[in-house]
Amino acid sequence: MTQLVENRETAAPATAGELLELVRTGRAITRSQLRALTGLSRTAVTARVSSLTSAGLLLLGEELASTGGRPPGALVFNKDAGVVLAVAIGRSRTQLAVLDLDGQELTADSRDHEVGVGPDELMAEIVDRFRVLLESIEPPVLGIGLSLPGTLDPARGLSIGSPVMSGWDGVPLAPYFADLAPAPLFVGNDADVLARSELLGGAGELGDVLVVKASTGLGLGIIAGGRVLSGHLGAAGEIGHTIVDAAGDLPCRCGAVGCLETIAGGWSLVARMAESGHPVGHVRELVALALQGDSVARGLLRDSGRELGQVLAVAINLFNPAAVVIGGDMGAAFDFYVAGVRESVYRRAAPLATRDLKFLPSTHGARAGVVGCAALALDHVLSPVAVDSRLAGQG
Amino acid sequence: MTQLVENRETAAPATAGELLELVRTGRAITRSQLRALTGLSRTAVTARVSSLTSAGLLLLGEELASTGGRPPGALVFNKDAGVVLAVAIGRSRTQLAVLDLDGQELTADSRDHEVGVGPDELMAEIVDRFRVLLESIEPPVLGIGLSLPGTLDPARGLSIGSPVMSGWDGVPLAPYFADLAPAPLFVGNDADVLARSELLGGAGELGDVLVVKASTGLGLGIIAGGRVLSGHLGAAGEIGHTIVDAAGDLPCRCGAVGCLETIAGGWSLVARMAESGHPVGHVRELVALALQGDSVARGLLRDSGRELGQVLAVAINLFNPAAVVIGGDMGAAFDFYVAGVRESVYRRAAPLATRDLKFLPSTHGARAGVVGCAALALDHVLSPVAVDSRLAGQG
DNA sequence: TCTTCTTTGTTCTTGAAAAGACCTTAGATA
DNA sequence: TATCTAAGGTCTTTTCAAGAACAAAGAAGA
Repeated sequence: MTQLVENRETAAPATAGELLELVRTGRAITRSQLRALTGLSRTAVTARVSSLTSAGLLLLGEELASTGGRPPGALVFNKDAGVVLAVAIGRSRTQLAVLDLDGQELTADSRDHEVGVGPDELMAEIVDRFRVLLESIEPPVLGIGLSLPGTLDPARGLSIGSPVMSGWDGVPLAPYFADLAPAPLFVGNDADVLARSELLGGAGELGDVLVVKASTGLGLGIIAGGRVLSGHLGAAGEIGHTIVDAAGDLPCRCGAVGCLETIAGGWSLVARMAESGHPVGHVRELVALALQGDSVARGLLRDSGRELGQVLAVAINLFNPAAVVIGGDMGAAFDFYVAGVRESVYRRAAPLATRDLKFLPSTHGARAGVVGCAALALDHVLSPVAVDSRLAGQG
Repeated sequence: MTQLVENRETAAPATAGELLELVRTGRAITRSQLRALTGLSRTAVTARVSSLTSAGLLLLGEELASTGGRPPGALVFNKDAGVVLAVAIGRSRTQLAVLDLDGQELTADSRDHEVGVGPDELMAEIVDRFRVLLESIEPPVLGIGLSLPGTLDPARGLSIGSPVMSGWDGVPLAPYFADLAPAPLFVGNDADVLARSELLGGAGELGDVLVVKASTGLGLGIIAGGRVLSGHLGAAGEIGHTIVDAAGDLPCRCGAVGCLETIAGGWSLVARMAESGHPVGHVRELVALALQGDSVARGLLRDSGRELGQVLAVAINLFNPAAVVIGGDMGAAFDFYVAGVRESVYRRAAPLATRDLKFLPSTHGARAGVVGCAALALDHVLSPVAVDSRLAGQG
């Protein structure tokens, strides 16, 4: 007879961690708003807020404008109550950063390395660099976020299938950080982490979004209902190794033939650029040439976008996302790339699925990797359950 | 340093509704097991269980075998504490059923109708038939589940885009049931509902599954992390209207050209069957012929599976599901159909995505539609929050 | 066979925590 | 200036769950 609508904020009495989340995501800035959102009594809100302020997670800010009576005091999230470390490991480059609890970079570093470098060597250097970065940082390290290309096991904190990073599969990564900081490590796939960078701060408001990572390889991060999908074996989003007719028998770096990457991946564009007499060392150089006006580079990017769009159209029909975010190195040439993507998507996807569909550039551009790693760590470290257990632990 | 693993059953103290769910899904049958699973004290468990028993939702069953001391009394979910009504509306046929809280059919009915019948006429008849079915039923109606082909708005309880059911878009359906029973109505897409029928009882244990509805049209229900995905506009899973090269310029019933349905949908197989001199009235007849050994019908089903598999392969790469369930009318000829699907999928999907991948027939076969509608209603009606609020309301 | 142990389930006491009443603060409005 | 309204703090009451004590009922061992 009536529709059952599940619109209450929380089923159980809201905990301190949940109140922090409401403040952190901007849904509440006064105690009264917390009261209205949670249904808690004033005394309960007061008690939780004071436990959060005494733990340093909340600060009492300015007095706000009165709404007819005593003006409320603003509650502000203390973004400097801690930091997170972020490491985005790529095939040939690794980005590092220390970020505050809002996901703002405090210090950063990066390192180019040999393709095929092993975990012992690279991780040791990463830890050394973090030691330097942390010298001028006071707040405690609350978490570490790390991304790798390939399939990962987040529960065990290791790679379980990466054709790009040979020698990393099965190696637990947490021990490398043991002496650096007593903080938990969270690992994620590079495309998933890119997707998380788009979610940062929005707290899942985006809903359903596909995030393309178009770099040397092609990956897809899937956000459904505000959550990142990982699939049965953690291999969701493996868009680059879909077999497409246009790729014919071209051999892929994964060992198969006819993968989308062989005609649309960054590595194949670099190879084709060389064939046409314009050798470049990395996709990033190709993108730079395109931005400078090089017509060959622009054509290749557009072609790649077109091929990607063919597969993306199926993904759009499946997920009915609100937006498609284009990130990765090729995302830097957004206009050229998205033109090709759009062309295919609108031709092949269902009208209802493309109605209202937005194509957006990556919010954090070249920094999206580390920002996403930070978001991965922050999602866990600032989650209500984690906050509550930390409050309980500290008394 | 250490991995954060979120393995506790519930963040907040477990409510009566959560205890009921543990019993209902078979994870606990004694009070002690509830204690172990929730961390609640014996007194708290006792209090909640007695409120559930006095509400009639739990029954005290047999004494179980002793484990060294006093033998525990079994807790059994009272599947007869209420019933749900299920209506699966199809293009030309509607199935109705009354089911207990375990999803077992008590009584059922079905009705063939004209393609294009309007909501006023059909819903009136449905309600009339339910009135008859309910005559011999004592337990109260707790919820009503209804499915329609096309895109629905679950919050408002109406269709928002169905090319198959013309005249239904924008018509609120709850009012039709107002006089029948004071129970909430829940509406869902036919493919999503099919997916829910697979989840029934398992409580999301399946994890990540794709459920194909291969009937007159082609639909896909997506289960990710035990939850049904619906997408931004509720249009997720629109697999049938993906443009595929093999379809060329064939016109689709949706108005576009080149949709997958034009070569693999049930309606196109029926048309092709007629072209080859074997006219049939419905896909179900074609499937029946295939099961009787008709080679033309078998060939058409296999071709359809093959074409579907091409698109499904992309979906499998994207989702990395643990299993693909094949339901709908064509799913009744599982062996012939899945042979074609398998062929394409293993050729086009990535090895990691197809490793461990299972193809399963629909658990509930021809009854899956109504069972899924019941599952939709039961998911809401038996959810912890709904149970708790009902307990609170009744005192 | 009888005692003791173990596990289950209930009742009573105790303690923690949240709700609500009451009070103070402080700007808006007449 | 007086009064109203809203925000925030303090005290009391109520609720609810944990823990202790106790009863029940079978298992294990003397």
